[in-house]
Formats: sequence, C-alpha cells, structure tokens
Amino acid sequence: MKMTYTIVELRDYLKRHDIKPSTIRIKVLEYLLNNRIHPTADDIYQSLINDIPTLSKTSVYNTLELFMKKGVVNALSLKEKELRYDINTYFHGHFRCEICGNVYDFPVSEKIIAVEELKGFVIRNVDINVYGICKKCNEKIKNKEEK
Amino acid sequence: MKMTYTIVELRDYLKRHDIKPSTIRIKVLEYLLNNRIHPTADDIYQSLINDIPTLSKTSVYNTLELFMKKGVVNALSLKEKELRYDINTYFHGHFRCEICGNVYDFPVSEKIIAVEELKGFVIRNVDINVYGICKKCNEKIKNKEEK
DNA sequence: ATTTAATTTTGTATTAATTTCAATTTTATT
DNA sequence: AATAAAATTGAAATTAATACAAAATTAAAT
Repeated sequence: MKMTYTIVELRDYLKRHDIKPSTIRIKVLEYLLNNRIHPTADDIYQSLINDIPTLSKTSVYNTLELFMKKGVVNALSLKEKELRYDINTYFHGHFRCEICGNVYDFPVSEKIIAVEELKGFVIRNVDINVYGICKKCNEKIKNKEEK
Repeated sequence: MKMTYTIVELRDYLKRHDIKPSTIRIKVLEYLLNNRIHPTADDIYQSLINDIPTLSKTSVYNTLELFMKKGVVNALSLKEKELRYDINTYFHGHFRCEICGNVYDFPVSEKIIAVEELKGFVIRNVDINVYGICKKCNEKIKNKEEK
C-alpha cells in the first residue's frame, strides 16, 4: 500500500468530519484514501487484519456506517451481493466491467437531474451506475477474434 | 389488480421475447405490467400465492432471472436488501423516497454517458438512481412545520 | 495516579435475501 | 400411452449485514 498520508493528516481528516480518530478509523480511512478501488467491507477487513489481528468485521461495518453518516464515504450498490464504498464523494459516475469486475469513475454533469418531474423533490444523493465491458477487456476480446 | 391484458396478449409478449409462456410466467408478467411499482421478488410472490397456491419463491426468482436474460425486465439495486424489478426497459431514472419508500420514474437524456472517459467501453446498462424525499412526503413535512 | 464514566471494539448469534440442486410435476414429442 | 424435455417445487445452504451484550480501551473526574 502506498503511504501517502501521515497519521496527523489522517487524524485531522477525521476530526474535520466530526469523527473521533481511533486506530481502526484511521486505518480504514488510510486504506480508502490509498486504495481507490471502491472496496467492499470485506476487502477492507482482509487488508487490515494483518495490521490489527484482533480486528472484527463488525468494527469495519461500524466504521463505514459512521463514515457514511458523517459524509466521508458513499456506498455503491452495483447489483452485486456486497456494497462497495467510495471515499470520493464528489459527483461522478461509476462503470462496472462485467468481465474483470473493476469499477471505473467517470465525470457526469449534475444537470441531468434538473428535470420537471423532480420539482418539489428533495435530492439527497445521486448514483449513476453503468454496466458493460471496459476498454481493456474489450480490446482483449478483439485481439482474440483477430488471431 | 387491473385487468388490462388478455391471456393472448401476455402469451404473445413472452413469445416475442423468446420465452415459452407457462402459467407462472404469464402471471408474473401480468403482475409486472399491471403493477408498475418496481416490485421485489417477494412482492410478486405474495401477490400471486393466492392465485397459485403451490407457487414457490424459487419459481419467482427463476422467472425473473429468465425475464432479465431475455430483456423483459431490469433489476434495480436501490441500496436496499432486496432487488426490485422494472418492466419498463426504456431509458429512464429512478427516485426512491427515503420516507415512504416509493420509487418514481423520471426521464433522463441518454447523452449523459457520452463522455470521453467511456470511449472504447461497451455499455450494456445504465442506472440513474436518485435518493431523497418525494414531493408528497416533503409537502406533509412542510404542513406539519406550519401548524 | 486511581476510580469512574463514556466510548469503542469484539464475538457470537441472528436475520433474511438469494442460490443451489435434486426430486417432482407438468408439458411436449414420438 | 410411453418417453423425453422442460418447468416447478421445497428444503438446505450461502452469505452479507445487523443486533447486541460483554470486554476492552480511552477519557474525565476526583
């Protein structure tokens, strides 16, 4: 894992979001900031269990729940069994490749929800989820066909 | 339930989608066409169990799985435990009210995914999911505050 | 510093939607 | 009617997520 953030930075990040910085919370935050792969709770757990041998899954869930409430992460519901978590809370879309399973970010205009039919509706959250085959996997398929 | 479709129409609808029209499939299709509430598998099961007392949940899941494969329905993943199913396969967005739980449709331009970052990507499906408070629930809240 | 209170973390048990799969039933074919 | 193919059932398994009480840690108060 890349070590891009100091403990002080991580603590401050949490404090700014009104979260008391415990060891677990700092580690989960560090993982999310350094691994922008839209991980599942289990991804995070598996990665941290080496560092914190006493870590429980419940703690990971608790932490993510708190992070969501405080606006640190967003949950992604991508037609999979497991939820994924995204530390990038800026407005953007997600593309999940049906072959490799990777999730890509892409920019979207917020204007798309400025429609007559939603006047009077209070909008809290917008998810743009696209499913298909990513560029890499598509090129692999093309190469095979050409041989 | 509104009776808007004849058996012949339902059978033809399935046949056109390359699905052999069994009783269960006709009933599930009829329910989906007449109840455009984005139902869960359980909603469908609970509604049909009166008509077909021997119906099993597995059959509902099997039918929905087949319908998805054949492009009759789309599954909605709205950050709930259960998946919902939508017989309207035209491009549109979904708004789920966090208070009443209702899911509303709204129009979206397909252009939103015409971005540079997705060039070379094969797009199979697009979900636009919006979360918040619907007009009705919002007006109720406003009225309470005014009293 | 020690006691007390508050918070966080853990671990086990539970929940519930979905899946698996073999057995049964129904439908279609010869 | 017999046989083959397809659809349906029901029970068991799976598994992500939740609930919650006990344990551990941290913070506050004396």
